[in-house]
Amino acid sequence: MSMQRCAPEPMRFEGDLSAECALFHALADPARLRILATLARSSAEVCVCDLTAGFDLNQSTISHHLKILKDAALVSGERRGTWGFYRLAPGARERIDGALSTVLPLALHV
Amino acid sequence: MSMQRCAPEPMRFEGDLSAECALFHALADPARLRILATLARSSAEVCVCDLTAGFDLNQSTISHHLKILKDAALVSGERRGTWGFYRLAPGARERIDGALSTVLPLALHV
DNA sequence: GCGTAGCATCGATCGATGTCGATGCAACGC
DNA sequence: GCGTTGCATCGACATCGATCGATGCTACGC
Repeated sequence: MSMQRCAPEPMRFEGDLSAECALFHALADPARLRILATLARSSAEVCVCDLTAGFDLNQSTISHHLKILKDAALVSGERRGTWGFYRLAPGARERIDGALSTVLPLALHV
Repeated sequence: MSMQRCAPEPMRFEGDLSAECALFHALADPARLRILATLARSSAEVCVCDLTAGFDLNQSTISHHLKILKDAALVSGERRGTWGFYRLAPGARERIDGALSTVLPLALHV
């Protein structure tokens, strides 16, 4: 007889989750979450100078976080003249929902 | 006349997002995402020995990540005899969805 | 053209954390 | 009781990343 196991054979997940990990990583910072929450609640685009003034962080730090959010395609930025404007990227919420569904499918073991 | 502004006054988000940040932080690691994806696709609890065997990571590293996931209340663990068993925590998906809705409300600027 | 303002980028620092080996601890079998 | 097995914990190390000051760059006003 075969050796007794501790549990039924598990099914390993073999897929690639690097894209989902990158998304969650962009969300795993308090400053970036506050920026996102601010952008999501603004009816229009937000100027970088207002973000810099509203957060207790250096201007370069805000710019750094904005770049990370932009690279993650969670926000979109535009330069007009001297000022920079950012807004929530269209479909940002849907992309995160999709990543979450990849990791934790809603259709559970039926 | 008042000094011209770059944009309409933004509304800063003043809420506390530390809980949401902690959740996303627990998700921002490839090993933890794979563990979660494996648990989510298993019809029953999964033994730690199977996780250790299935991932190219040291046993202590797997145990470390399981503790982080457990502290984040994303998984629940139980020790029975020599073996340890983990499963996806009930309501894990709903908690993440709730955190996401806190940051990015579905009811956008109407 | 020149100075200034607003934002991005660079370099450096330092705390956070993923990883591993070693050790500790509890349960099981002999 | 003793050795073994499975998992957690500890200590150490290396890397990553958040933060800041300094600098660069572009646009604007004079």
